[in-house]
Amino acid sequence: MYSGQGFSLIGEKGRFVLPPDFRKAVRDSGQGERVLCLAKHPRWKCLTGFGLSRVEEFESELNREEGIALERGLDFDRDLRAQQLYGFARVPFDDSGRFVLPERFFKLGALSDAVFFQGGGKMFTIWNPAELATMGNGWEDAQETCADLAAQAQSGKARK
Amino acid sequence: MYSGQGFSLIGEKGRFVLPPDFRKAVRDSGQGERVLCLAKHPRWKCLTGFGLSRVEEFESELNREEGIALERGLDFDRDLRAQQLYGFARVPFDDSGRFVLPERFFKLGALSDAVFFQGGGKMFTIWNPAELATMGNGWEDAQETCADLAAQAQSGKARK
DNA sequence: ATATTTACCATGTTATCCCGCGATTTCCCG
DNA sequence: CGGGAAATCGCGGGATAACATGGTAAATAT
Repeated sequence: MYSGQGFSLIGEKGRFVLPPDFRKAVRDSGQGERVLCLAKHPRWKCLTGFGLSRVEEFESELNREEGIALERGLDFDRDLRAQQLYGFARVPFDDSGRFVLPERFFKLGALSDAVFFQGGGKMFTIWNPAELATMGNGWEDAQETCADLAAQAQSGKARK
Repeated sequence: MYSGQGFSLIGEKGRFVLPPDFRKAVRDSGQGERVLCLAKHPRWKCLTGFGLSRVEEFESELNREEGIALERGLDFDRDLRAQQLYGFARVPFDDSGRFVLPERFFKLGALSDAVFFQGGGKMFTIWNPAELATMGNGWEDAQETCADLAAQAQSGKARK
């Protein structure tokens, strides 16, 4: 389960830091392997992150959706849905949680040099703070927390 | 499992390169043998790729498709479908993932000089970017990613 | 025999992984 | 509630392995 929030500025080598809480959860999800799975969120302008164990649910998820479509007499393109699910990238991270975001994900998630992590249960979301700020009702606390963490990170940087 | 995306321009000797992630997965699937299995996708204008171990799942795949067709009251020619499945070609690739695409697959997949790889779980698909761009709903992410990777590959070529 | 293709090898380059130190936080005990 | 010790975390650098590319030799076909 992914809960809580986190924040990271891009480092000198173009790396972000996966916050400790998420780091542990993702690690456990992959039997100790430090691999972060990344995909574009289906509806929002952000990315989703999860550990490898989530992938094991995909086949049963496909079967479930196929069964529902069958009952309702709806079309279901299993191959298409599979490509959406399995479109995620495997990104390794080190003990400190640092990972390099593949270039294409900057566009897909509208990200630049600072990212906000928001826990969401089976997965978490990764935001550009500016993009998060444009979201409407129901996003107030996430926006507030993001601004807070951003200020913290900036002042930490300035102190040196 | 095949996940993520990849891109390749045709090289000086008419070869494409199988991206590292797919390369590893295909290799593992074939007990270390560097053999890529290729076939035409039954419904889309593209190719499908997979490793040798996928073949062991074909019988249960036939059963599954037959069951679905039955529930929907659709025709299902099992022999025809079996020939499609087992009609795949074995294409060897070298340590760097380079392989020559047999002539007929250029027609079957509408391919020319650049290909896009899209992970789909048990297999992956191989596209002509132009053909992928004509696909409708549900293909937006793949299309965007393809355009992005294409731009990257072009700029990488130009830099030399 | 020669031309063409295919597989393998060898090199330079880049990116990835890992180790160590310093700073910070957390937790426990006084 | 305050102080101290220990673990955790962040950050930079450096060694290592992976990758891409070009070339060479062998095999096949013409």
